[in-house]
Amino acid sequence: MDLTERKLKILQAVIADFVRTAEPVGSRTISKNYELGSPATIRNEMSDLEELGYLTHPHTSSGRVPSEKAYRLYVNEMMGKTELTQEQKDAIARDLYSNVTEFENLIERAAHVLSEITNLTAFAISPGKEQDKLKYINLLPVDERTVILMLVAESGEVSNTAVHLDKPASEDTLRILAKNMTYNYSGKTLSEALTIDIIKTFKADAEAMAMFEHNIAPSFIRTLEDMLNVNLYMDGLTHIFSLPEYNDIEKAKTFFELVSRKQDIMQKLNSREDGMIITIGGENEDEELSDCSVITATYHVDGRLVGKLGVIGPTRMKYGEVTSVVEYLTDNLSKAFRLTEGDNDD
Amino acid sequence: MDLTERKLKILQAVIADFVRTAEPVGSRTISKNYELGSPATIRNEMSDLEELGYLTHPHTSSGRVPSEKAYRLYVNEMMGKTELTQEQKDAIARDLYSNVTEFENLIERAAHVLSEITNLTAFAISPGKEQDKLKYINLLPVDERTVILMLVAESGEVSNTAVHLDKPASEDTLRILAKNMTYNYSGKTLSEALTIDIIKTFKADAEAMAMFEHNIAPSFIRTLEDMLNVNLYMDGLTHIFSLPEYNDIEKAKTFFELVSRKQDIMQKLNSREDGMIITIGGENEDEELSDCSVITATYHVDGRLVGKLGVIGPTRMKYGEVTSVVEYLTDNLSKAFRLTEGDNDD
DNA sequence: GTTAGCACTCACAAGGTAAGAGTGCTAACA
DNA sequence: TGTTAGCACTCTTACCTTGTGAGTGCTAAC
Repeated sequence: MDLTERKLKILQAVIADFVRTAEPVGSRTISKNYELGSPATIRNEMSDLEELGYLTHPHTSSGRVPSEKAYRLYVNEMMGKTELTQEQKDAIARDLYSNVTEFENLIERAAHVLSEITNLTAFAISPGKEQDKLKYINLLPVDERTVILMLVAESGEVSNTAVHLDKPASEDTLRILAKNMTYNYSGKTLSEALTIDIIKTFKADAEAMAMFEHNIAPSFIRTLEDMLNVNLYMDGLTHIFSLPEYNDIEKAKTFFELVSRKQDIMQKLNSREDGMIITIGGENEDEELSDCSVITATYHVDGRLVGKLGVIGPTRMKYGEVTSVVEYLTDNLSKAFRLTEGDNDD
Repeated sequence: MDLTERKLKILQAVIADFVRTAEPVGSRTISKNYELGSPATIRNEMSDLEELGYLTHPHTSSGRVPSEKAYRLYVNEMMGKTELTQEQKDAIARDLYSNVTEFENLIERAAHVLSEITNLTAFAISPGKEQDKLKYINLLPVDERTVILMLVAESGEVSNTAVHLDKPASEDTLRILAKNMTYNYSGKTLSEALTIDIIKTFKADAEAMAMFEHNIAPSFIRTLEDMLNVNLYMDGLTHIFSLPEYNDIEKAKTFFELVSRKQDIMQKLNSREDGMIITIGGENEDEELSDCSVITATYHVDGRLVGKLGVIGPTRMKYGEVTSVVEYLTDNLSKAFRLTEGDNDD
């Protein structure tokens, strides 16, 4: 069931036109703009394409609209890779690195840049840190009954919590506890650390043990959980108001309600596989995303930790352009995070 | 120009009805529901109220709508304080403290609870920390050429940055530097700390000085700036879709564009004075907020640091209920932050 | 296989009409 | 003098009708 060359061209033309205008496209329009034959000829071809499932018909007397199957074909086979020009790349890089001081910041910024360029809703998910390993643990006295529990991970991430103690603790006790913890936990991944029976692994005098069990261990666990948490950044939500498909207030509402359930969104997006993934309309398992397309791609930190970046938009989307930008951005993120890592070594 | 009792009652009735329904209210409706006289009488009174500027008339044959002047009168003089029932209070407190592990978290949660109860868009701004003082500063070696710069503030806030060093530094050097910094900065407010000529205040050997100047000082300044930063949390944005006044896609768009400019929003809201402030429609200096009402109130951390909490909604708002909830929440926040503080002392 | 021609379909905008809600005014009433 | 009933008038809204334009599908000719 291969399509003839002309059918392919017509399909491509319909997709191009529809993506641009969001209006069903008629045979005359194609005929005028593409030299593919007379309106009648094109009508016949379109009719065939419809029978094959690539086009649909909102109603008898309207033009044709590409189906999801058409977009899928387009994405898989017809979409030329849109190489970004050097200026575009430079502009993106300039935007991306401007005003950025740290890790999370850069990720957030990537979402922003992506949404600005594509005029779509963009998101970025910070890396899942299950594979990150604890490097060392410290307990720092603030005042008599407050200490700061500090965890340092191999990725460079640092986290502290102020811990309130039942009883004053000597610096010695704290030092011993910290040493003990570092000994037990360093080299373990964050997730492994959470599975260890934290009390049993310890050997210290009764008082230190009691303090550890009641004051420090709970904070330790909570901090580990916090470090494992991934963040979701979204940007360009208001872009959807410019899309004709969301001119309906109900649609807009549904969309905003969807994206404001950040936990859900994150879970859905983050469970996707690695690499660039494009899901079109009904291919999204999610009912609520059934007339959206979602593009995600992964970036890497230190070759291990994996974060995500992507856009959510209407199925009518400039797949070529968007994927190029997403790719360029994830490449840049991976590079940036490799550099900081490398920095530490030499 | 005091209003007669009946005029006041009619005005109150109009406001109550309009707040509930968002429809202009006619004389018959009032007459039926409130025993304030026949429709004709009420019409005469309404006509007077309109002349006095408390009511307006979308068009000749429609009911009356309260003016901003009416809401102002209502808020100033007629609005009974809606005491929350004990159950409501308990429910709010339960919601507020559930799932909360720390400072920022609690603030974010407050915005969430507020928006859920009021069905409006709520926001919370974390305290400005200009008045917070540095308590001590530490430099912790991670590996040969990475140290963690740790700032502890009196409020209990802790901040770290990983700092990369040009050359390896001995633990001794770090200890001296940290001690020196603590000596120079502890007791200073964060903003004061930023004004000090950081290099001049130092006395150490040339190598330590160089390291301080080139590696640590820049991070120190950036971290101070970070700590000074306030965060804005918004919640319940999608509630505006339920309001008839935002059934217009353009209005909704404008609103979302406004609130997505977080920096602007924060500046506008945060510059407001202390205590509970209600601005109605055009009272907002901001053109874009001219058909909204904004309620803000302040909460305190340790009696010094001041954060804000509030809602943005249509001028047609249940001022009584909303202010009660806002007040109860800010009281709770202040109490919570006093407790943690007090905790440290005894 | 391609194209011109024509009847037909459907969405959409413009105009017209009727219903309903509400006012303003006048005159009668207590 | 304040209150009320009655009535004409206004304006919005929903609904229907109609005309137009874009587009298809089919047939017949090239």
